[in-house]
Amino acid sequence: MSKKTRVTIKTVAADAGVSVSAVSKVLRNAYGVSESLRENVQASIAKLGYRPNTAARAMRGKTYTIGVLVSDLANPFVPDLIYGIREAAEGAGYRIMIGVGRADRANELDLANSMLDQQMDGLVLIGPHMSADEIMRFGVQMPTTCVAYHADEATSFDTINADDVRGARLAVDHLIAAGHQRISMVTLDQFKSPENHVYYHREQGYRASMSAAGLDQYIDVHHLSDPIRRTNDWAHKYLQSSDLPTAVFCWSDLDAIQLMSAARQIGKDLPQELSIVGFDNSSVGELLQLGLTSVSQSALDLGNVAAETLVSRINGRTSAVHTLLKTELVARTSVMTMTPS
Amino acid sequence: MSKKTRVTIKTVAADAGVSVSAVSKVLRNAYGVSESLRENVQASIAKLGYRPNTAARAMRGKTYTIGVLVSDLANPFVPDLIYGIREAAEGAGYRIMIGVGRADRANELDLANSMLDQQMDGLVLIGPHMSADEIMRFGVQMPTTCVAYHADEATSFDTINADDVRGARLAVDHLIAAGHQRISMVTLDQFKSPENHVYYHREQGYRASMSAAGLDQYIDVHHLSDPIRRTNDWAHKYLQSSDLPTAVFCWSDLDAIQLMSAARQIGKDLPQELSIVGFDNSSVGELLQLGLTSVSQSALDLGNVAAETLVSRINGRTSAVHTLLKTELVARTSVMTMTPS
DNA sequence: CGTTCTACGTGTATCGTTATACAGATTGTT
DNA sequence: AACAATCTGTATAACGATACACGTAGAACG
Repeated sequence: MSKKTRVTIKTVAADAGVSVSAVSKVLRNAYGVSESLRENVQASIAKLGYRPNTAARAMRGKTYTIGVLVSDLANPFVPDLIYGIREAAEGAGYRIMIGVGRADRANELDLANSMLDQQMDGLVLIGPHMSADEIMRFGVQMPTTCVAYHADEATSFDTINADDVRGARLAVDHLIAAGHQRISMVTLDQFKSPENHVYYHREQGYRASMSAAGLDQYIDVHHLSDPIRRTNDWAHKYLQSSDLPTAVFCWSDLDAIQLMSAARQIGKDLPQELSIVGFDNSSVGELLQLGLTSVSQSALDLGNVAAETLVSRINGRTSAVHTLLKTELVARTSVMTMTPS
Repeated sequence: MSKKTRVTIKTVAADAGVSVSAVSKVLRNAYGVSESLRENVQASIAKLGYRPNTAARAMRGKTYTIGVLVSDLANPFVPDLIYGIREAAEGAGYRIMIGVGRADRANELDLANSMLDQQMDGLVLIGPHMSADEIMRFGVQMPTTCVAYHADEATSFDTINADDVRGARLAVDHLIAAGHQRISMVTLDQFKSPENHVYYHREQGYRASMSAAGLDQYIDVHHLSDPIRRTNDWAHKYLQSSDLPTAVFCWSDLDAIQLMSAARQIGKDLPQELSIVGFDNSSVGELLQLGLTSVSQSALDLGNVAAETLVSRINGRTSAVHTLLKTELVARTSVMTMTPS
């Protein structure tokens, strides 16, 4: 751990034969340096391989670092989102640093605080489990943007979401247009402040479309508790039941894929016996070539917009922005068109 | 961004009616504080909700932060690994911070440097694309541990791996025991310094087992270039060829799953027409209920050991440690037992 | 030709924390 | 009673950068 050789701004200044302040000015592109001095200093920087110490920077200025708080890394949607955030962040001169939570409030709060302690310039929260009030308190202390979290009324932070209601309506309307009436929905358990969660909004969309088509009597929502592990067991049981609907709309591809797998496994003929639509149009879905019809929300776009929004707030915007991005139906082969009987 | 309300060590000192140094001593559990003063200060800390500024700490002491550098977030193996690292790190009082690379040398180098700049206490590299020499240079500057990267001879950093050679042998021997002879392997393109990559070691295992069984004539390795996107196309083409082997060993579940999907899609009868074994025993594989036989390397364990190893180095160990973890075959239904003809 | 600008550099206080040196109070030893 | 030893708390100098207030020199101006 030889620290003796660490190159600091002082080393550079000495090497270039100028003051520390001058080097700092060059680093920050500040006003008041001649072209020759700048070149001189930059040559020294390159020669010595100097890199400014972020920790020291953090004490007076900015860190040029954006914290990204993720609670569920296992969701295949998240990596794409992160790539999107990084892309836009780097374009604006920021790097990102990811913290992984445990999908519980306390832990997320702690992590977000720790990012505050590290003097990050801003924070992106992905599908946080905190309440809007808690996030509000954060937003006052540092620029904050949430993705996959609905809070239209929040003033101290921004939100970027896919238009989940409309996305769900696209999915359900697609099924209705294909002649389905008995359409069920699979979604997650909503323990607390459901209105913030994306799946709540998707359920609203489902209900709206069903009602609009006069299918209230067929509204049937299944709430799963464990997002990952339980779906398979549930699917097997569910598929055995005697009064299956003709179509199922799943809040996420992850569940839709498991439902499809389970159906195939017990010998169901898809999509003849059951039509399925997912949400996310995730890359895993495509990878598996299952032909899953899904609602596409571009994770890359969401990430891009989130980063841009955050940067604009870092740069001084104080009014909140709440953006909904367009969703789109990607029709594949998992939906069967009913012949009118 | 009202900074006015930020509680610092000064605020605490004032509130408790003691000096800043006294508070610092309490924070660090340093020698020279009376029980009463300690309690007094701790009360103030709790009352004010004070949290030490990590950035400021970084300038003199440690940050209690471990950087984790990931190049491919899309690989479903990575999240589990990260959870493992976090678990052990938190147990030792460290938090982790994740940086996402772009799977190219330059970008990774840059990221690792940026973690250095942030004065992190140590670094875990997951499947880095840098050369052992480059990592060696890092290891001199800060405690470094690599996961999924073989470099037995490295002195300035540690490596934690599954026993890839033995794991591959388990897989291939399993196929041989089931009566297969024409066994092919699917792996990745090895552009540079292959001996560091896990898939190179798995290929060595494959070759060793084939040779040991006198099946040299059937050795047949397919190198794919793009880990994610191309596999599907390749699989479709491959499955049409006239002289398919009876079994395929895939370097990773990700490819095995795609191969299975493609085979099903074109109507192949599995496992009768083709036996498939993967590697990783990834959760996605289980999720899809494909019955994929796979070699299990516990990502959680790997992460745990990696974090423990790193912490021990942070605490002063200077000699390098290179650990191989046990692999295990998880037999499911994707392998067909040949009846001797 | 003296005064005012402007451009360029430097000196220095400062951020929040840690670590060392030291001062004062208390206790112990002979 | 004098002196040493210990214990408790404070003052202060870093750490590596930034940002502000200046000083200086040459140019521009009337």
